[in-house]
Amino acid sequence: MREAQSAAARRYHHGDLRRALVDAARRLLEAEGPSALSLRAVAREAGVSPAAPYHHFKDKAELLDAVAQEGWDILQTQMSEAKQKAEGLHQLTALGIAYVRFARENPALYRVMYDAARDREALPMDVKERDDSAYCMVRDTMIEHGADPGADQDLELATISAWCGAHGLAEMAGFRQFDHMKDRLGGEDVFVEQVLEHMGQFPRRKDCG
Amino acid sequence: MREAQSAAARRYHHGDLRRALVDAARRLLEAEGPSALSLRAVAREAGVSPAAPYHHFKDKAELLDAVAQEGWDILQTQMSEAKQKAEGLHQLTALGIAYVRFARENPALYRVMYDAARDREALPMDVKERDDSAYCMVRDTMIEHGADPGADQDLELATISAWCGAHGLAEMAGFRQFDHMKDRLGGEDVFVEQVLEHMGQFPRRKDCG
DNA sequence: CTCTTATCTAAGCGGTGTCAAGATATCTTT
DNA sequence: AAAGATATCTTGACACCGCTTAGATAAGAG
Repeated sequence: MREAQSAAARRYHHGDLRRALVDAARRLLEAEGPSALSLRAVAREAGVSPAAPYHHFKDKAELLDAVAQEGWDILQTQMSEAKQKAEGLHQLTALGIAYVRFARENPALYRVMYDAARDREALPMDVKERDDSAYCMVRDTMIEHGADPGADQDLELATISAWCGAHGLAEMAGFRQFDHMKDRLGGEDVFVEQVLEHMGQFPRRKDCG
Repeated sequence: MREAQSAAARRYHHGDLRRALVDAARRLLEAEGPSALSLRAVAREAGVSPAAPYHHFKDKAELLDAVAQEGWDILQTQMSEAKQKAEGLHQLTALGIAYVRFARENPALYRVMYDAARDREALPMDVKERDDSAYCMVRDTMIEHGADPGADQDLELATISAWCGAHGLAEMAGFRQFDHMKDRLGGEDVFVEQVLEHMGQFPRRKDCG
């Protein structure tokens, strides 16, 4: 047995089992979905006994936290890249598109990320507090494109509402009820873009175009 | 044993075990949270054997679906009431406030509702398709207050973006990162209201008030 | 080379979702 | 009312789960 493992993985002392466990978890998550992500399955995938993970994580939640953290890191990277590629006013929308795209391309991972957040009733500090965090990136982009940095309260509220909109859309975008709309617009990507662009301007009135 | 049960519940043939199971599930959900909501615990709470539920529900997911459905019904009722109590332009915000309030007052139930939705990648038909559904209520309210009912596509996109914003806020509003903002504004209720009102108008620019 | 510590395994606890078989109550038909 | 059919519930079991304890083994320190 254990043919599939590297020499390092085969040893009694693994080398970096923590790393291997997180990788195994992400592999399982992608292949089988969140419901298949049991501690025992992860240990199996990594080729160790069911109790081994407890030497590296306090409990299952802590393993999932580590997986979630990697998800947030990737998301922040992709948002940053998207902003750099975009120009002018479109940068804000580009951030939203990158956010939703990540969620749609990694639905299981995104679910783990927010399951953890809901449990601890908070986003990871990396995401909300750090200067180069995704949240701050959204806020700063708003400032760069005309939001008043002096209007502290308004700015924060606007940032929150943007984040909420993106998260809501990330979860809704996969729902089948919107298939008709996606088809009409030419795919889910366009759908997402259109909803994001409508977010700053509903309800659109007859008298304002 | 079984002292706590009614005469109807005590009988071998229960009378309406299906009803009793859903009630038991909601009781457990409120008291212990979503993680305590096992089929066996529900059966225990209802005073029947662990296998009894299988005569009324195909599996655990189907029980949770029934619980979720009751949640959606309550939510729709509360949104409808909120709209009737409000006046003019404020009706749309009132719908959002009612939505988020429901989610914040029934966090476990709200979670069950969206867990089910995520699993089947769709909102219940009751919520999205029926003429008196919550979704249609939002759309109709937009029309009543000036949205162009002819602009089919815009109207649908605006409705979706509103729904996404409300859902996103419902999930974020409990996060501790926003405590500071809630305090500054005078409580979570005001916070929610303010974020909702910002949703139609970000990014707020220096040059437009 | 020994001792200590970190890491892993083995075995087991109580819990879970689910199913098959059997018991019991209600309904239907006569 | 009796008999058979059907719906409902229980018992017992299986495989899996998270987690703990105790013991085996490897790596590093002295």
